[in-house]
Amino acid sequence: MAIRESSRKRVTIKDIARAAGVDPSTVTRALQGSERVRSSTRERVKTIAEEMGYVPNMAARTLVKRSSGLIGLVIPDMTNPFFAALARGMENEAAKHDLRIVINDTLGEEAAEREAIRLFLELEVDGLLVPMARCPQDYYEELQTPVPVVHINRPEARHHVSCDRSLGSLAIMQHLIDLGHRRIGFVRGPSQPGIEPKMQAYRQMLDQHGIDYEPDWIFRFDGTAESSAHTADRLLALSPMPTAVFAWNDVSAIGLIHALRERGQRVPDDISVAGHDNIQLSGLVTPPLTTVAWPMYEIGQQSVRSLLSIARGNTPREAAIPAPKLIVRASTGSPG
Amino acid sequence: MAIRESSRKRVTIKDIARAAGVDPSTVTRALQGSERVRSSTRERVKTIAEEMGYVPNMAARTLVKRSSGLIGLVIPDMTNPFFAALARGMENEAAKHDLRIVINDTLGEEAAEREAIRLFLELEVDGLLVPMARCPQDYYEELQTPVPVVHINRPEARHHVSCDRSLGSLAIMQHLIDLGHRRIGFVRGPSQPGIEPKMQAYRQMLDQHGIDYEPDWIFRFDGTAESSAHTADRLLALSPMPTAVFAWNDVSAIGLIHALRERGQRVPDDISVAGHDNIQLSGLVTPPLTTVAWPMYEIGQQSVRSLLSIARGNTPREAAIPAPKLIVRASTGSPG
DNA sequence: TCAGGAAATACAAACGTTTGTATTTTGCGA
DNA sequence: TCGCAAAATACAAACGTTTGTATTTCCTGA
Repeated sequence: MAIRESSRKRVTIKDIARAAGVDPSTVTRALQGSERVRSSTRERVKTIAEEMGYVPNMAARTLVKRSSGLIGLVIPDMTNPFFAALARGMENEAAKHDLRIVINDTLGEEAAEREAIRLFLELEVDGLLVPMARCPQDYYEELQTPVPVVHINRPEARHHVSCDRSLGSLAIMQHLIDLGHRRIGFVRGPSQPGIEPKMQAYRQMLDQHGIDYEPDWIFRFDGTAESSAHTADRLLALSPMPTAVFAWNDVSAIGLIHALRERGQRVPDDISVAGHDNIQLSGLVTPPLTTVAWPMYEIGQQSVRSLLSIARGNTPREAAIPAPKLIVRASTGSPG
Repeated sequence: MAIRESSRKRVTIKDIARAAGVDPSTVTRALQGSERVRSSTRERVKTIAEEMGYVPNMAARTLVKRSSGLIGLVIPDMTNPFFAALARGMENEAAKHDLRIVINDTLGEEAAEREAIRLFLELEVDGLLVPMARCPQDYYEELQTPVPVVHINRPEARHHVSCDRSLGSLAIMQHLIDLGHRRIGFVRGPSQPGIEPKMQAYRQMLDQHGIDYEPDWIFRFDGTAESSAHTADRLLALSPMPTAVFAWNDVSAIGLIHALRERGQRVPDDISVAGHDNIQLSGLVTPPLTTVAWPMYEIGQQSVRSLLSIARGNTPREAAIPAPKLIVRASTGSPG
């Protein structure tokens, strides 16, 4: 159901033309700063437009130019600071090219993601940015969008900017192993795209150091305090107990630390815990969390650059994404 | 700089018309499910459109209907889970009315906010939703938008949905006072719209219980670990020390707790700390945080409803916003 | 003073829909 | 079978820009 029309009529280029005593085409050109119109006319038109409070009608412009100057960003979960930083990097880079970012949140639901894509296509966006898509890759292949799509963190996609997420996990695992840990647990979240590389890196590092992989050392966390508690209980029931835990994200790490401390464990003296993401709070909790930070802002910028070069028909050169940064704080230490 | 045109031409209503052997006007009506076209034709057109992969051109539609079916949401800070919940409530309610939400993040900057408003106006949105606007109210008054604007948490605005934020603070203060605290500090953040009511409620409750207001009991937090540390140091230097602290948001509360514990203080035995917002982590830290939760999702829904009724020319009935909920966890207790 | 060309401006068509009105088709009763 | 109203469809204009082309205006040099 549409909302009723606006009350006061908007001023159009024609109104300006009439007021300035020129043709509408001259007005557009003046407003665009075209050299084709005399500078005096140009200025006059501009001030008149300003005075009259002219707001360009994007629908009309998009219609004729067949390009909206918009880039659609499909975000799975706004809550995740990860995506916020990503979005900012994108906005920053887009602004440099006179493009704007429009965001649609999908709550991580596949149906909502398709809806978002559809909306953006209707809006005639100039490109699509899709971090951690929920829809299977096949969907995008078949879609045949008339505009370029750049995926973030989907290496199997035709165009993508991806951080090799195993790198972060490798760094964390290396850190723990360097500290002398050999029995290292892993807290995983719900099955989300992106969890697999982390798991693999975990196992790979165990392998490399001749440590047997124990299915018992894998725990699931669903975001609740109960879940943290349950993980801690299971952890304490193991013997020998792991001396360190790598949690797939900071929230789960912080939750686990709390549950462990509640049960009398000292972190890191009795058990080390490391996270992943470096959220704002990870430096503010007790103990401050060892974690790994991704340059999401840069990745956001890079994906817009890729989008643009694809749009220009070039194959985007391989993205130079800075490596993740290990941030060692007080939640990890040598095994007691 | 615009991106070059799409490679494959998009299917238009005319193409469908040609394929179906009818007039374009019949196609639109068929697609809209109008009764004016025979049901057999309607179905035929619809399947043809489907087969041809028709995607409506919103620019064209918006141009003639003078309404885009979009609602612009100007978000100051995507990172804040508060706004995420708000946005979801809005999306949910908007979907019921066949409207879609488009988001623009402003990083809390005034200039970006104006830019966002401008973008949305160009996009010919049907309404504007502005939570915690940065731009002064005057700006919006003068703006004279052709579409309704609903502010969230700006009681001085003409149309707004606001939770009386003093209510949450009152609840927290009441809780602390009920526990027996008389010396209560306050941690405030940067000067943001919304901080004032909390401060006022703080002072009001002190007043009501005959407690003198001490400027020394007000601390500033800027989001960094150093800031937490500094606050803790100042707190410990006071004598007598406050027995409780009310922090304006959970992040600052959690940061402060960490700094206090680092300095050997026990929370809540030596000092109680309460927050505000109930972020996901507040139940997962040590100790779990006493805080207050706002029904942001409902507020989001309500603001879309208000927007719609304004658009229809009605004065929106006073919003029935559920009250905030005090969540008592382990970070507060009676003074030792 | 005038031709000629460049500069400035005007004209007109187009973009893809929607929608009010005109026209055609259909079905029905007499 | 015909006439008539209703149903179905076609026609055409409009939305506000942009842009290629045509026209006018201006200036320069002979």
